Amino acid sequence: MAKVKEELAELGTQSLRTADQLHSAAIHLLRRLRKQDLLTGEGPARLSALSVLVFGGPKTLAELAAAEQVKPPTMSRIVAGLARSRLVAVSRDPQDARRVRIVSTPKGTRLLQQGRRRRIEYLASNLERLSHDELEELRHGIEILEKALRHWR
Amino acid sequence: MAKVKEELAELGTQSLRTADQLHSAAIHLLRRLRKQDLLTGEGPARLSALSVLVFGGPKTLAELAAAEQVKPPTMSRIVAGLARSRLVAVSRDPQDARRVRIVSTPKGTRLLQQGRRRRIEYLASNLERLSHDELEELRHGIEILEKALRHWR
DNA sequence: CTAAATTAGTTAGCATAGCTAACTATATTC
DNA sequence: GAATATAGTTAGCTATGCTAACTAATTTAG
Repeated sequence: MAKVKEELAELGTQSLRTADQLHSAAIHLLRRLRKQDLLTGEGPARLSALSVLVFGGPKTLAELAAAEQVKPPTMSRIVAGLARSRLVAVSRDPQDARRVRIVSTPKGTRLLQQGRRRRIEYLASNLERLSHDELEELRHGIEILEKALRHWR
Repeated sequence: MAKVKEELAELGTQSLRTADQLHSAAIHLLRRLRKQDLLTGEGPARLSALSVLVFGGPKTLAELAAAEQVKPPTMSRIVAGLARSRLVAVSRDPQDARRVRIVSTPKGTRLLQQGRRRRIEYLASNLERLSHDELEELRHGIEILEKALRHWR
């Protein structure tokens, strides 16, 4: 009985620590990756949106905004930036002229994949001190996080 | 021999996927947590800097900038914002009047801990679908990530 | 002991990225 | 056909990142 109580308290403390760790680790990781991503000449929001287009295919603006958890005006500006750099092409939907269809251009796909390679090389060089097992456990942890993000409310 | 080659290729593919997953998961997690953190009335950069002060004690501006991996002008502005809200107190170093000593005020410490509680409750409510084992594995993955961040180059 | 060089921080100015409110243009409904 | 609803855009605010150029204080050279 006392043991159950202790475990509950322990779990609470762990969740608290886990939340803090997750927040802090995510912030510091992104600060470092951002420096690499800047070498592509585009900011993180643009690269993330482009990634959705490259891996998920064409999207309307509202779909893209929802995927990126951002409001339409914000996505409108992100897409405008990508279009100015010719990384995406924007066309009207013939069925409904209010909608726009946003597609990655070959240039956009190429840039994303180059950035991805650069990021991987950078990350890999920093993860290589980890043992094969640790890398596997990290990957496993990320998958659990992804699952939690998918079922977020 | 061929098997070793396959394993290397496999490792490369895994690193690539791991890097992408990590990037994407970090971005999407922070977008969600940001909404909670905004309820404190302060942005993520300020909260993160405040957290360093609360858990790491007083710091000079340069120390804080290094801890947060940003340039001094950026940290200068973050501290100015925190000081305006009376969340930190700034004083000159008597030994070296160029340096400033930045400390969390009781109000700052309180706000951080309230935000932390809110974030934990939010995270916990979203992580509660995970099994106890999954939560433990997630925590383990984060610790590996933290280790990698500590040894970053 | 002053003059030059270095160091710590700030200020100014630019870009990205988030938001809400208010607008335009197109579709839908009554 | 007029009112309403929906998809995006524009305008304007805040926060956060940067570099370049500045001020003030300390340290070092001569």
